[in-house]
Amino acid sequence: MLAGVESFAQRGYHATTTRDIAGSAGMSPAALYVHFPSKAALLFAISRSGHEQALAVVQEAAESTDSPVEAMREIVERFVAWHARRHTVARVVQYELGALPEREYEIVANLRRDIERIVRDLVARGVEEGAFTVADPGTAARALLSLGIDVARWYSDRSRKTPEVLGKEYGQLALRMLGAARS
Amino acid sequence: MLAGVESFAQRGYHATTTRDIAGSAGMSPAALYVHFPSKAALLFAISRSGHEQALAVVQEAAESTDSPVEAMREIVERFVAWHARRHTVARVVQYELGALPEREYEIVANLRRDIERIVRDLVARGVEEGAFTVADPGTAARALLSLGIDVARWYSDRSRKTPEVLGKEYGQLALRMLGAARS
DNA sequence: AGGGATTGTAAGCGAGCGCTTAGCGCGGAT
DNA sequence: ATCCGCGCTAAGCGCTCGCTTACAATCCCT
Repeated sequence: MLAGVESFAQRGYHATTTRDIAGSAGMSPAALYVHFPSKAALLFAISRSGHEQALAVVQEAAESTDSPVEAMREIVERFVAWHARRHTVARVVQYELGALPEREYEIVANLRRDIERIVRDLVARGVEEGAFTVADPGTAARALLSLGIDVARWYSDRSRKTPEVLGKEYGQLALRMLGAARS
Repeated sequence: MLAGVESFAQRGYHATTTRDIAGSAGMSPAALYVHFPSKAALLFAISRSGHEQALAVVQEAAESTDSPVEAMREIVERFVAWHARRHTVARVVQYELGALPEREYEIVANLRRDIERIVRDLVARGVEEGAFTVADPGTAARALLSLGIDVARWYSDRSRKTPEVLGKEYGQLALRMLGAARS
């Protein structure tokens, strides 16, 4: 699986051959089929596990406090840091979705909807409580998630900032974006 | 080229066959090779043209006014609207970079650096003039660009908001993110 | 009207793809 | 001591890929 993550993240699913993965794992191509019935099944295993991790990160952050402002800060900080720290997995999670077979796609699409719902609901609650000021909670939630997701596209091990520092900075930017009072 | 954009945007470069493109253009596979020496050359033609358009959008927006705040509003509005309106081209531009041969990649990478530089310099100038308040102009510029780029990933023709409306909303969010006085 | 350039087609080549088959070595339960 | 089953390899099958070749129709310029 690690070899698959590495290969898919670097070259993309369709540009990766089963021989690439096997070679990167120090095995023969046939060895893959002992563990996964197909190349697509390997992608699904990686993608589902990655999505479950991302969802867990967001869920725990959302439940860490009652204050919408602090909860949102935690979500953005951890979500961004996760995309930076685990940027190889995150790249597969965020950008190889389209390569999944339909049934498998539906499963991870549900996990993605869960993530979006948590963020959208928290923005909406913050607006109701007067903590945030945004025109459209849906658009704001989209923008917040975009900030995190796009980190997977450009972050590399040679980036100067640590995932945690980047998370803190993005957390600040996000709260200001939401018009949070005194952030 | 249009058939190529459509195919690459929908399935990704590596998952697209020359027969797909030819079929979508109502031609035989061999007809492609009258116009482009290879599938990669077609991708490059699309990618370069798309990057040049995006750069032009940002450049014109940046030069439209002397005020950093208003210039940044124009940049984000137009950059976001472009990614929504031309989301098929934008998808190829933003997410099929890695499929380009090295020499061709360098050329579009330079166009991308131009775009980033304009945004980064404008953030820096705004900070100097006291119009913006951000900890790190580089990070802020990254975040601003991420907002626009990620639109290409999720925007579809069935989205409820028009590209222009979406641009206006993102423009507001962006200015608040930058701590712009009175936005 | 003639003729080269342009734009297309039908057919198919060599290579590399995902995946299968047949069989081997070895750790652990009996 | 035996032997089963798991994890693996070598070899290769059938297919589709990007691209080429040989040739035909059409356009435009004189």
